[in-house]
Amino acid sequence: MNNDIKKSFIKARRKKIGDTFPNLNTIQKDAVLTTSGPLLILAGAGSGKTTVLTNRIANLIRFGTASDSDTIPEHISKEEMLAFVDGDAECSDKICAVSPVPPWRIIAITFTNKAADELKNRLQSLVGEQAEDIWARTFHSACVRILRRFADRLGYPNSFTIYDSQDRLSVMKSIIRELDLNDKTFVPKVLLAKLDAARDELLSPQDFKERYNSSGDPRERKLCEIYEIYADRLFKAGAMDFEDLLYNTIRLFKEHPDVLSLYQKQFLYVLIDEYQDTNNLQYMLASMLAEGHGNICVVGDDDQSIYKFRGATIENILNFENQFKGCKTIRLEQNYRSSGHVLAAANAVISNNRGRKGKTLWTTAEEGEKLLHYVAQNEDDEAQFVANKILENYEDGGKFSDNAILYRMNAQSNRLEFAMKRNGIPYKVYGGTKFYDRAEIKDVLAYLSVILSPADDLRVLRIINKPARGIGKTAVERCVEVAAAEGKPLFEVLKNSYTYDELRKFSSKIIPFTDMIIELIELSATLPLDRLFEELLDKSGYARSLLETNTVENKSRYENVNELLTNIQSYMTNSEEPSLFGFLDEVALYTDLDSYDESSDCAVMMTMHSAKGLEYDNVFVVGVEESIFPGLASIGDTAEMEEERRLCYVAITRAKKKLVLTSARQRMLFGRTTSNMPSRFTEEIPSENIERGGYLPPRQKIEEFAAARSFRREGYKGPAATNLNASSGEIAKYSAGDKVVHRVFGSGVIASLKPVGGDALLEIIFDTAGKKLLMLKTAAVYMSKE
DNA sequence: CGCACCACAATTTTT
DNA sequence: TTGTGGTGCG
Repeated sequence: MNNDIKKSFIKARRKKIGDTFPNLNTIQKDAVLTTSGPLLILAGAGSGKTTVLTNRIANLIRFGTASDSDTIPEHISKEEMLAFVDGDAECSDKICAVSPVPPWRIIAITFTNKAADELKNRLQSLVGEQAEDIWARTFHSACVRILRRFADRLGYPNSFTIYDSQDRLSVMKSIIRELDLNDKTFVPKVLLAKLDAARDELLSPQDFKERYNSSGDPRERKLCEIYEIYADRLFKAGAMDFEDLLYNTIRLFKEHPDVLSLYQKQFLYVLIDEYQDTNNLQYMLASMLAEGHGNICVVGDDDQSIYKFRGATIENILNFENQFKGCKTIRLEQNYRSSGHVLAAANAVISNNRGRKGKTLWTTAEEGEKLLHYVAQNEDDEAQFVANKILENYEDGGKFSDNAILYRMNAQSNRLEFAMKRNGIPYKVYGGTKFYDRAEIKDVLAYLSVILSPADDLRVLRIINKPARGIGKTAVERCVEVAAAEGKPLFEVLKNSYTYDELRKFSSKIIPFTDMIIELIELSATLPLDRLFEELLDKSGYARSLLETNTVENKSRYENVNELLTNIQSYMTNSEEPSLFGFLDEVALYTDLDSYDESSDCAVMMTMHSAKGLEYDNVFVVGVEESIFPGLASIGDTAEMEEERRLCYVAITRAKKKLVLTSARQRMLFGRTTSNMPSRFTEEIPSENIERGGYLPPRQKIEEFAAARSFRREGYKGPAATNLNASSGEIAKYSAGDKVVHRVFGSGVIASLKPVGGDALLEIIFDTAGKKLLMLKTAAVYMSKE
């Protein structure tokens, strides 16, 4: 009897807690009320994933595990239970809460600052000021926060600086120069990507050496050396690049279990957004943190994985269920964003991909307008067409800011900009030169970095003669040589330059510089940040140098520097404990999209990649042509093509009401006139959902083209065309012990094969990539038998 | 030391 | 076509 009361109490409790989230649908509610253990939320585009994430956190904070636990707090009497079950009282914290979770024990990780801010804002409105204590951060800023506390355990100063992609590029270039290597064979960017890949596999320079130093390829052996020097240089400079932030956090956790256990104990709940875009390190970070209490919730959409080229492994989301045992999976498939036609088009396009979890979005929204595919004569016609449509939308009472133009590459934005200008349409381009990438901003920020960390040679070199103070190239070279010979930071040598015979003659120029820096360092201890910055501009002579020569460029540079001052001041008012490195952290982890301003009424232009997570009433996707979108490099490569298609899916699902795709019969690209067929993606949209107009190539030509394409595919490719629906046959094809070649991981041997509900889990030992767990249906697309 | 000129390359880029 | 980066000269 007693048990019956308890049971009905527990049931009523879940129901009533659910009722406190009246705006959620049943499935969303299920996700919100699931509090314990691993949870995978497959959230289609526009399905309200941020709502689910934030409400789930709100539920944890208010009711703890009550919604799906059997626990009944002892202080609740039988009478209270009965009254609760029968009555229509709302659930009070006293009756319904079971160990509510303190906000600081929840970590919610996103990829962009923008997403983190949105999360914070929405949490703020749900749970009030408690939201402040939730760790709602990006991967990188979470790592920074941890490392600011414990970097010394790895031998770094806790005041380490962060190198951005430009910084690391110049480090790499100087290494290549010093090793006397050819930058055609050793392309700096490629090398950096390789170092990222190495660290993604958690390989230290030593590990890397062990693996590749015996390699027959001399370039690989050289790479070992380069990695070692690169790592050493950053370490000595007390600097970390973006990848280091993740890599070192993992290392910290591995080498110092006490630190790991501190955070494991702290974080009762770990939530990860955009899980499909995580790389191996991010996966490790998430799972290490979650190991403490086993409560990990990831949200993602395998169909929106578009960052493979940056190291994201779609396998993370595809394998989540295998990696976290007892995982519950919830699919959010109801779309609240787009009209029926838009959604149908998105579904149709993405269904051409093989390696997916499989999801079909649906909506109760109206059909809306059919999509439009317009084939322009050339890129100017295309741009003008878009401009006209935007004006039409505006005249219909919309705002300019309801319109977004998306393209595959930034180079495409130019003609569109002209068209906007010509037609008097206010617009903004995202992803151009970022504020913090401007030279003058980097200069003054370098001063701030040096104040904080004078051992940062790279930054010292940047400012040593900016503005010109007579320290010439030879002087700098000599000093660098001495510093290298002495094994000391450059700044140390500069400071004592008069003690070195070979440097004495430069000393008269150098000492005023070092004195100035030392003075600024002293000032930094007492002055507030904005005052320090003003002193810096003055004492360094930087401001003066900009004002001296009165050119348009210098004027805008001066304005930019002043804007930075404004940024510093707003940082100071927004931060609880403003500090120099707090500000520099924020700047280092800042991206262009963060300055995204919705308030001004401008049409926006950006790449499809940058558009992820955003939505607009009217979306224009331009340059929808073979060899632009899909790009040339992806044609003939199934995996790449699927990524392009996912990008297309992302682009389509940005639209709430109207979607226009455009292609041009002829276009000037890179100074050459080319003519491309309309993209295959336009053909993948059913005719009932799309209107086709403009200078379409004759139907016959399109068919011929498609036929030629598929012929080529049949001709070139073996296993990629396998039909995955014939899964049993697919499974039969492989067995343990088979040698396979994987497009991404290279060759390997199947160690085991376990059938799992119509699919199979493969364990493959790859020669270079090590052991991987892969789902057969997915892997088969990328893999063939040797 | 700074500027001008030429060669070169050009997916996408959450931090 | 456009932007960038390296080189060489004034």
